[in-house]
Amino acid sequence: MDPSIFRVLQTSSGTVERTWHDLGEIQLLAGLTREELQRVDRCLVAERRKVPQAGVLFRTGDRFDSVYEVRTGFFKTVVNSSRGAEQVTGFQMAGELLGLEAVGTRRHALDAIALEDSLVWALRYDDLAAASREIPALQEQFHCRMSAGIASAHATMLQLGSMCAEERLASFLLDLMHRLGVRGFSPTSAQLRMSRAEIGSLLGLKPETVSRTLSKLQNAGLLQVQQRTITVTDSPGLRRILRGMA
Amino acid sequence: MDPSIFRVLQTSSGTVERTWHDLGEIQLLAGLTREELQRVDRCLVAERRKVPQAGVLFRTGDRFDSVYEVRTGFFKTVVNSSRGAEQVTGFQMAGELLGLEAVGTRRHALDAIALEDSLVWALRYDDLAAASREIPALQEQFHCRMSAGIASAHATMLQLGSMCAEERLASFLLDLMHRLGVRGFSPTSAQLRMSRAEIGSLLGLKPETVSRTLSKLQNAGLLQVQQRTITVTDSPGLRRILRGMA
DNA sequence: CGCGGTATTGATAGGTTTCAACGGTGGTGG
DNA sequence: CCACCACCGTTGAAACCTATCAATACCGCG
Repeated sequence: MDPSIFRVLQTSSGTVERTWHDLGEIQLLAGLTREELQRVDRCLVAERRKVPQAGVLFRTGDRFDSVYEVRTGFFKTVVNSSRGAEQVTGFQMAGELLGLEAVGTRRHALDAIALEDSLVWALRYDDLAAASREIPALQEQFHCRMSAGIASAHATMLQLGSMCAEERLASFLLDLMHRLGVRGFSPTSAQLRMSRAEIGSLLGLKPETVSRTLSKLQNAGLLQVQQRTITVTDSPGLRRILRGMA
Repeated sequence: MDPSIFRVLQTSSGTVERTWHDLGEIQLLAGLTREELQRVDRCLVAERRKVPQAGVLFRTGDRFDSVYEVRTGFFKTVVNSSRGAEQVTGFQMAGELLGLEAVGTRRHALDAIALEDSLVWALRYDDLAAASREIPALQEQFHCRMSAGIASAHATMLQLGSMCAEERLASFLLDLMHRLGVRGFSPTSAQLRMSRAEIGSLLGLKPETVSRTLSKLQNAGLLQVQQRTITVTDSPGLRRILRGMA
């Protein structure tokens, strides 16, 4: 291996040595060949960053220069209304990107806050854009991610606009469990990282309603709730709620 | 001018002659130099398409191959829930893009329906991707549009999740009037292309509630309603509602 | 001119929020 | 190590906003 492709990086927590090999960890670069990864490494500044629980990755109005891929941990994104109100617009876990909403304006349009101690990759957008001009597979990946961000936002709109509390919770839990399952965690049982208030905010409900609705679903035998531990015991039943066949 | 760059195109309504000059009409190509436009014309299939009122541009599940830029007219996008319910997720007018939600999956995830006789540019995605690898300005434009799509979806979530009916209408009208104003139409008076039901669907309200709320805003002296003609008479007043200082 | 879809308005019902009290949990400091 | 405190979650009762149901009015169109 050519030693010239080793890099010493200045990060917020000191200097780290890195090679193109490490970039293979980045989901956004999945599908790239070894050669492409090496090429990317030459032009893309990808910095590891640590965000403690309740820490801010970026805040509304911050200058945008990087997109972030979650390595480990859990984030929420929050939009702030002109009055004080906050609205959670999503939860992000390993492999998911943060900051895509800001590419157009070069200013972040929401807050990204860690719900547990987390690690992210910070990828300089300008480098990313340049690299994706060179490497079609990267361009495709990047476009897919933005596209997926749009599609999932529209799905959330559907939740918010035309579902009752029970349906919103069912749909939220199915989505969450699915995403956990894909990442190798149990698709039926999870330790929630967010409060009832945060779930409620995403779903357009008050914390009390979330609590009540979870109790109702529990009494219906669809899941078990113990504080922040949720176990889905009848996911077909949850799906049935979504199809209106409760 | 080099005559070789003239093109004869097969469109749904016959053959049309087109030159790189026509491409200058496309907002997505704004900011490109003459030379870049000529280059784009050589590799990008951009087809004009007509969509009559109530016509379908694409439907959920359709194969994705092009993104569409509205030339004239007015569209709505609709997501369908697993039960029959429909949710309008946005209205699109001249210069805005449709189909971006499908880049990732190559399948459309929503319906795009014309609310009046409309014209669109159909831009082959593969060509667009190739061209944006060649032309950084195009890449930037395209990324901006996707990014804006994400940001605006999050803004709609805020409406749906944490605003009352009056605030949702105020915010909707301000946004609509602003977008019309940018396009050279009156920013205070508009002929709505969509029904109360469609507005309601976007805002998570029933048509009756939309109607009632419009009447309330009218009685408050903020606007005037005559069927689908709406005139905003006090837009600071509307803004005040958004800031909770009604 | 009359029809059909759309908009308005009223009365009532229903789901969610609000207000409030209580219980549980985790963290901190004595 | 335990006690205390603050925060989060649960549950209840009443209020509120929006949905629903229904009747009427309005416009566009054939």
